[in-house]
Amino acid sequence: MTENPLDASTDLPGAWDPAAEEAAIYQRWVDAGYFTADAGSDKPPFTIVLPPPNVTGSLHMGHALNHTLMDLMTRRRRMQGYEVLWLPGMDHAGIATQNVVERELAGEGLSRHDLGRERFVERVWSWKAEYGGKILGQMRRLGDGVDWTRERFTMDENLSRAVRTMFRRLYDEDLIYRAERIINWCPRCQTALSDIEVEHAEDEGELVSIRYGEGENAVVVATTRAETMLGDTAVAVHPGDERYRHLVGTEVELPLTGRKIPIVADEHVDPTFGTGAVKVTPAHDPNDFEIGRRHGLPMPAIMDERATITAPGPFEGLDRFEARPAIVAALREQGRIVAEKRPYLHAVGHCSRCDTVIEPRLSLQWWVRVEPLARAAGDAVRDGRTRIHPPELAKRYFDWVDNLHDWTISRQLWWGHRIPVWYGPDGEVVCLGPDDEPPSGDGWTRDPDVLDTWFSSGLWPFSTLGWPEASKDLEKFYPTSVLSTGYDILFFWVARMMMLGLYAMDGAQPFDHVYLHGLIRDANGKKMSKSRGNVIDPLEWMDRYGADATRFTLARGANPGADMALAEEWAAGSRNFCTKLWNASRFALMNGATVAEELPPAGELTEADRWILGRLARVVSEVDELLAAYQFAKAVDLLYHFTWDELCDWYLELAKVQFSGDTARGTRAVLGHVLDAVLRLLHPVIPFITEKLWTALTGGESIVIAEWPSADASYADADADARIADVQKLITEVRRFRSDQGLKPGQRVAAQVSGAGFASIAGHQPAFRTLARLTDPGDGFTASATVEVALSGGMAHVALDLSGAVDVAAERKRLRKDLTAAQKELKQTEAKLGSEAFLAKAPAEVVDKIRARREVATADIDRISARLDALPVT
RNA sequence: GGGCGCAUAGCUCAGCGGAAGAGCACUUGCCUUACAAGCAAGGGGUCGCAGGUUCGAACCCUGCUGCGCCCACCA
Repeated sequence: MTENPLDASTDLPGAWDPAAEEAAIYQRWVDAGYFTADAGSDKPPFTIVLPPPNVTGSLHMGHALNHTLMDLMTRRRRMQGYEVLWLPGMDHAGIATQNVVERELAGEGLSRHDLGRERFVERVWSWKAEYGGKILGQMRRLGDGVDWTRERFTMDENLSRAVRTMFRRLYDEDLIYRAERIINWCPRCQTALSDIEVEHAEDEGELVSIRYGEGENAVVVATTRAETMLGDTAVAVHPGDERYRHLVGTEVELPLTGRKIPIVADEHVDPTFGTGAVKVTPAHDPNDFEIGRRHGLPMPAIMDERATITAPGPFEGLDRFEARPAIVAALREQGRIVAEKRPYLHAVGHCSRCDTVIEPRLSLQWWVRVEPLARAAGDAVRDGRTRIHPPELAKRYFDWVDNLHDWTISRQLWWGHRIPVWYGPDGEVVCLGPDDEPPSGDGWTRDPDVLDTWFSSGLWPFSTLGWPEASKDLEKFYPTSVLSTGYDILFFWVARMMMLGLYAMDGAQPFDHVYLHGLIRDANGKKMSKSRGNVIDPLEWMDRYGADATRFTLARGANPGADMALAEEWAAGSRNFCTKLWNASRFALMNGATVAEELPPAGELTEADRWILGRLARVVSEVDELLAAYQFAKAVDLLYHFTWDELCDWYLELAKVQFSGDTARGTRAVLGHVLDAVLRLLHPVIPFITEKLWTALTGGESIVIAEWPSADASYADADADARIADVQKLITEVRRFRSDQGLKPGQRVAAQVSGAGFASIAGHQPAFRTLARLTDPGDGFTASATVEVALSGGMAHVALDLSGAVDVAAERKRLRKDLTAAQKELKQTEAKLGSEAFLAKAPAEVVDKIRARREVATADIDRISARLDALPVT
């Protein structure tokens, strides 16, 4: 590559260097206040609250995708004249953060109990100050146009007030209650978990069938959790089950314990499964708990919070997984094991944080009565106040929201919002609002538990805007416009925000639209995971290809609700696109492209000018339509092809010709105009490079505050479009011929053009000759080969002087290929037109189209055959 | 166990009733004065299988096969 002397005429260096420029550009935007929203503005609002990443989190590809899309939406709306608020922040992430800090303490040989509650919480805060929120810095790297003046944290004073206010309101309306029930207990985290914090996995276990009782009264029950038999207080059978009818009401002896337990009849039991008899452990199984409740059974707990057996006897003190084989062995010794199935695959719940097997456990916890809230959340989507994109996923939302169990919200942790309830010495229970004084006097204690992290995240769309105060932000920016997130968390987070938002805001939905993107996968479509070792770090891509290329790749793959596969080549391709845009801009600037208020009148422009302006107008309106439908991938792809294929490959090449002569002025104006629009259209996706190029091209302050292009169809000209299409076709056909003939690009060939089809585009002769690398026929011109091309106005004949050096074999090959294609076409069209049914039932325009195709094919066959016949034999 | 989705060029995916598309990869020729991170030309697909509806099906319906995801208190 040699230095181009023209470079001196532009301020742009020879190549775009993202590493050197991005950070400074971003800082300039922030300093200028472009991302700071004004609640007092008259502009219509456009609001997105960032799904708050965990304090412990760092940017992965899923974030990078979601952030790119949110940034795309907000940047575009800002350019369209909206008052945009994109609010950033973080989630305190109860269990996750507590685990991180506890692990750190463990490294010092300490547990949280060594510090005590207060000092431990202080320790978490200082951890947060030092290591938390790494992801916020990474967001700058990506270019996120968020309003840093409104950054929030779920444990901020204001947000904590919101939590306490909400708790109190729900409590007062009996939507929060305290009850002893079976909960999901993580013996490692030592806390209750909600259903969504439990992940089911197929585990290998052992199904053992145990005989309870003796002789005629014996029943056989099956279990995968033999250790729980120590807590059995009944055996249940289906009331209609003839096999056991005589036993209902009697008692059997529970092995190893000597206890007698009743046989009860309960509808829940499936008589077709196993032996049709079920052991009932009310304190350690949710179903058994319900059976126990219905039959008034005792509910002894036989394990403590570490899942250690507490039932007195030989197994006391054993861990549940030690007790299980020990108990099976003891039963076997007594001859009570009548069958064993191993391995036995069954679904087992695991803690989503630490993967420990969940132990269902009877426990006193706080709950949210979900039913009325969930109904409202479902209705908001059903009646269209909130729309889900893509709509297919709405069904999943309903499935979830319509089948919710009550929500366990208390957690036996220290890091989080403490439950605002005090218990008095005489059993009083007092729930305090944020401004209430704790009760005085002896014997009062505060509930030690904290709230589920998702309780505060559920308030995010309005707590961040100042709720419960009637703030200006809340008035201006609520309901938010779009919530963007992966479909994997549609249920637990979106549904919770819907429930709590509708409740707190008197029925106003927290967002008008929910956009759900897919998951990022590797190049082979596999889920990215650390264990597979196929994780791609967006920061590495940004280092290597720049933030713009990373964003472009992600946006280009973002089809609604569909997963996307990523490989490094994709990022390289996006980087190449940025380079292309860079060079096209340099070219424009070198040639004096200008951006003026007004373009010259159509009469002063060439057909190529009017063609590209018409194309631009259509692209603008198509991009608008696609983005309105959340079709990010298609919008970006359209811009990619318009920029590369049409603007660079065709218009720029045509412009080179137009720069000489009296068309130069118009060309400079049109090139500047189109490039300006393209940069603005691309800015939401690739903000950095477009900022650099646009300011260089226009001298404007910043593209961030430039206007979004509008579709100006006034230059659209169907005749110009048709003629440019003819020119393109003619050039391509000649190039094809040249390539077949093995002509080097540098080898110019004398040519003479004729034919009715050519007449209408004769004005494009200079462009045609330059792009097809042809010269004028000089003295002594001898046609030795002819290219024939069907154009809209008829045939064009290009006679070429190859000085007799025609490769006849190549020519024959090419003609034969064309002939085969034409023959196939003729066969297809004739088959259709020969069908009475087709002629009778197909719409007239379809029939006409097929007829036209048949005529073209017929003419092609005649023409190509004649040419083949005329070819000299070799 | 229930529900949903996907099977189209070597790979990743668009297209979803009227002539098979893109990116990457591949072949050939080019440093043609914006760009070799490029230009030009080209090869490559009985649209998973079997039926059905239709004048016409990659596209609609049914079944099958193979993947994937979500939900789940059958021991």
